[in-house]
Amino acid sequence: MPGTKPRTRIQKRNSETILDAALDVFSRNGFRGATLDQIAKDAGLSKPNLLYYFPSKEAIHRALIDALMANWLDPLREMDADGDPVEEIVAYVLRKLDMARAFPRESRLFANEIVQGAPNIMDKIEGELKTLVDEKAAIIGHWVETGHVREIDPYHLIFSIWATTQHYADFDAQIRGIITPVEDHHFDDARKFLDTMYRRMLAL
Amino acid sequence: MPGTKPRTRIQKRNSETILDAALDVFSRNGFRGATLDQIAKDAGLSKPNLLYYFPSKEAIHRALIDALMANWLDPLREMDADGDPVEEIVAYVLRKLDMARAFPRESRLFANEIVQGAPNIMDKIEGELKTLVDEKAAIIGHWVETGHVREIDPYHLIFSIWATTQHYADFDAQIRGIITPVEDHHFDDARKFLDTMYRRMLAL
DNA sequence: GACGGGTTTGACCATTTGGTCAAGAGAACC
DNA sequence: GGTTCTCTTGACCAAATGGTCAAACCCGTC
Repeated sequence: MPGTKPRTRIQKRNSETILDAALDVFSRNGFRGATLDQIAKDAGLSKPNLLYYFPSKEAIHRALIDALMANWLDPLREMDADGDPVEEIVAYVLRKLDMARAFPRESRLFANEIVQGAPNIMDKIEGELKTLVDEKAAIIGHWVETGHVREIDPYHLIFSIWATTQHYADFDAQIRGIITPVEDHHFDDARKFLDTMYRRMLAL
Repeated sequence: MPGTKPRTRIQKRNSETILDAALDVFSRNGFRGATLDQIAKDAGLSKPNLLYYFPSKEAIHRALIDALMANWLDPLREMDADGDPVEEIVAYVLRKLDMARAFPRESRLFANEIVQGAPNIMDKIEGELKTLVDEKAAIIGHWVETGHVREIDPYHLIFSIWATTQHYADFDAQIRGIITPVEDHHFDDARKFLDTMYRRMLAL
């Protein structure tokens, strides 16, 4: 078994192939619904070969979750207390939407994890995530108090941003069943819609 | 095997017990992640007994999905073209939120189904649901044209309503990790938040 | 209390699944 | 060319899983 960090080229290539295939399978079927056989098939490797690179199914899942959590909160982190309040919040919304567009599988992986009660990341939610949200909610609260944005509950504002942006990745199948978009172009309409929506909600 | 409609009291009681347990298991684990053993255990019945009432795992799932779809669109159907535009839309939002609060498991069952590409309900999405949404989007579009609500994309407005309301059921675990609410009281805050948000977005 | 239906279950089965292992195939350095 | 370490896989295993079946158990009716 190779260590946690890929050392050779082959290890690097195969680890990436496996994680990419696993992301497909886990994000579509959830942890319990995913099978090593399916991941191996998608990756073009034999099942024992998978287990040469990762010690178990859970290890693959954990690797994906860890990689996801490393970047998932970046858009919110970038929100700057010293910037223009409405512009900062709207920019955050659009960054989050861009992420849903660029990484829909990651969004669905996260959604699956939360829907199932967040068994593997509750510690991160109650730790890192809560800390960050508390901090940013305080900033928004301050913007409200100083009259830079209209009166609003900062926590539910953040929840609404998560909901409306991730929805385009997580509920993609439903959206495509209703508006039958050409490729990703509906994301541009979503962008315009969310921009308008949050400006109206927040601007004085 | 009893027919599709329960005939005796025992059939009625046990069918309901099974479906209730199955809703728990399917909504938490998705179709592939759910097991008959788990459903049987939760229902307090033996596995062969489950299969006396339903011919297969898939049949149980289908029964749940069918029951869900029968009521899922009711809140939107009630939106009245002849009512006050802003009030109609806001009332729809609140009905949808109440549904998420009252039926979180159903919401998660639906979410699981969509995240997995809607394999069993794509026909209903492209049929019944699309028809209804097209109809209601036309009404909202008309309200926009006649100046009763501010300029907005009706389809994305509806998507945002689904996203923000179902989020409180589907991402419950995350929300509780961040705001640690007492019971369901955060739904009251959500109600106030969404009421404000949609009024600001739509009212002239 | 015997009858006949609906109801329940222990034992069983084939398949799938996560995971192991030993042996073989490659690559790389000497 | 040989040696050593990395990589790959066919064969295998135990447990879990969806599903079957015959026998037994209720339970109301005659």
